[in-house]
Amino acid sequence: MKPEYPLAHLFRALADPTRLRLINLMAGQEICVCYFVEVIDAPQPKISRHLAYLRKAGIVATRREGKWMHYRLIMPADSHAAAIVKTTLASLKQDKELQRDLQRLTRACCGPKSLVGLLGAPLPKNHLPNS
Amino acid sequence: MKPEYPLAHLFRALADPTRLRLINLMAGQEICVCYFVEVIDAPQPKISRHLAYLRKAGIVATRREGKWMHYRLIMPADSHAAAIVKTTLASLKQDKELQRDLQRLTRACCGPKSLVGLLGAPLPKNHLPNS
DNA sequence: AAGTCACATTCGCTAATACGAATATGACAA
DNA sequence: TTGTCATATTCGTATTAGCGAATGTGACTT
Repeated sequence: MKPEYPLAHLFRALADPTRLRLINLMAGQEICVCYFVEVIDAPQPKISRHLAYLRKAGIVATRREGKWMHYRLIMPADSHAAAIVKTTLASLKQDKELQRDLQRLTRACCGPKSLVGLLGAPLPKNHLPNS
Repeated sequence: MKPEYPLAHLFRALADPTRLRLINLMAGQEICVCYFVEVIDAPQPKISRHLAYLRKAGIVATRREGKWMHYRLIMPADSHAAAIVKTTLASLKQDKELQRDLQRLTRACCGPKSLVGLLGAPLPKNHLPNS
């Protein structure tokens, strides 16, 4: 991870499809790790590593609630970086596949019958990524 | 190079410090390769490879003029991608180090006495990256 | 305490990336 | 044609990123 220009770090964080899916799921909502695993349908360590990457890049924050960890987007302090994140979210929202991710998220946490193994898991809470 | 989401390609292209320097130098001007080599002060194959990367990523175009190759930025057709490139340019413009690059570019091509070895090289031409 | 659940980290391994050095290409000059 | 200049590509290698599998950790339950 070269430290040269701050934007380069952000771009590296955004340059992976799994991380883009995670970011898309966090748009507007604080999400529990278990839902990421359910929706993305990938091994839990893979999800956890990508979330750690995003955390080190400074674009997500965490909140612990007992056994559960919630992740949420945070806007970078730098205005240009923040603008890039916002534009990225807007672009992801238009992607068909990523829209399906959001549908699966709705089904997993708020649908008529939640998926097995997730009963009792904390629901996502709406939040506004600062500004 | 994973083909998943179009934005991921763009982010990979923008995730390298040398490529950010090249992009910064091309902001508003069509530039000859020899000036890149002079200003960045890196081996010519390195410059050439990064320019090829940007070309494959679809954010620069080339124009041949005899022995010289000119590179210029082109805005991606996708509006979100274009917005990201523009924000990136605005951010790079504020970086001290990258401002020095632009100063060296001015000295190399338009200063009182151009650097040795570049006499006769074609001057950059102003152009507007579409829209 | 021991067990379990949710999540994080470590350990090889493979694949992609970036690099310097050398070489190739394409355009012009003599 | 031969040579030279500007640029591109290839080659071998070092570094890095992403992955599955296994293991570690911290919080709650019993």
